[in-house]
Amino acid sequence: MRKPTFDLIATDTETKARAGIIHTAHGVVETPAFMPVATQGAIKALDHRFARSLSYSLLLANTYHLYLRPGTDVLERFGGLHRFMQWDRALLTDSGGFQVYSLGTLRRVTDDGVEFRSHIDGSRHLFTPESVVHSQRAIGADIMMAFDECIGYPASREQAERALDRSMRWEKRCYEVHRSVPFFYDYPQQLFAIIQGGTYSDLRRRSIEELCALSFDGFAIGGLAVGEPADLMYEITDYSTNLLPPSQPRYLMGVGTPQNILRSIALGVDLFDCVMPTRNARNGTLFTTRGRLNIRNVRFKYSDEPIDPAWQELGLEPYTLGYLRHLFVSGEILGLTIATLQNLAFYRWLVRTSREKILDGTFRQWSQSFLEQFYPDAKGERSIVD
RNA sequence: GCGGGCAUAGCUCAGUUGGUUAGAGCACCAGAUUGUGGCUCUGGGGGUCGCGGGUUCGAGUCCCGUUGCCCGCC
Repeated sequence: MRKPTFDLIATDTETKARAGIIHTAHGVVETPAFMPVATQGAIKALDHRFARSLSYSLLLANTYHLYLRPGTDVLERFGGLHRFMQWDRALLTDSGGFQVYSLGTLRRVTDDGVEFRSHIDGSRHLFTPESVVHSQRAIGADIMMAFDECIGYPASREQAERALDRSMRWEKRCYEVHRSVPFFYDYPQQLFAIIQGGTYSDLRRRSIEELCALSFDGFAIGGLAVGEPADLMYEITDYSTNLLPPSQPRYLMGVGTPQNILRSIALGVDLFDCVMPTRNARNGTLFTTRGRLNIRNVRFKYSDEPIDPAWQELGLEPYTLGYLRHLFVSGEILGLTIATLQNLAFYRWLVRTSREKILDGTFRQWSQSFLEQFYPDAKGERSIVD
């Protein structure tokens, strides 16, 4: 029997928000948590030491990318991704299911797995549930994700059901391989399942019931943030967390904006990842404790204000808006770094503060007023609870 | 002084044998970005075509003058 990998510390009384701890072979992760995306074993534009100094304890890397380059044989030779990239805290790898989905025409899905062509050199490859688990074992991920088939929005019920059937079969195969093999390195690795079913609640229910029958270490809610309206995303998330066992961590994949995250925390989600803070940083969009801004805007040209008034609390340097704008306009690489640092510091602050507020019972009030004040609703999103 | 060339958007330039509201790239301004192939993608503002005459139904395009810059030659 595996020992529990998740401790539920507290549950909010006004919302479904939770505070917990995920135990991994490379340290603990306090939840709610956000994972910076380090697809190829690197947070774009940032030295890992900054992720460490911002006290991030879990990064997301990607099986698809690492398999193609440098190749899992290389990672195996180096003793796993942790050693390869010199990161001694936890790593989670996405299985490649989503990448295969976003590859579009370069792929062919069969019952056995997915045939696809490399976006790098066009070469042909096959991913199966077994091969994907093997790759993630060689990468050495503390948390591995089951291989699923992600579909877009909108999708017909037939499409959603077919993808779900396949995902369930694939995930069971992942589980079987995982539980039948010894440690790849000298530490245990966990396997999370991914719930599918599109926007159809009965399919979501079926997905959860089938997956809960097996002893996965955690559950991800997949197939969301693929173009559906925000309200629908919350609805499916709400429905899913109602059915998921409280004793397991819930990971909402690919989400999201600060609004999305606070609202999903209120629905009982523990873990998030999203490219938004890092990708948007590189395109000049900053997330701060006072709201969102585009650093290229001319209104910042003469601003000698710090990028974020809470820079000290965030553990940042007081670089000014005017300076950062200059770096962006000039195409200086440092601009990408400072912007990425700001956004990741903010996201870290967002989930850390959420945790504190859950623990002292003021989460609902705090999150409501923070959103109203600095991240007012866009695109018709509704109130965080009810 | 003589000869030649060039003047079109902030910059570098395209503009057919004269023919609708003069274009591009860059720059500028704004927006997007949700399990990251792609410092990416979308939009927008901006020119009395050096100036003054002339020819013509019509001139950025042809003619004359003029100003400025560039290149040769004395």
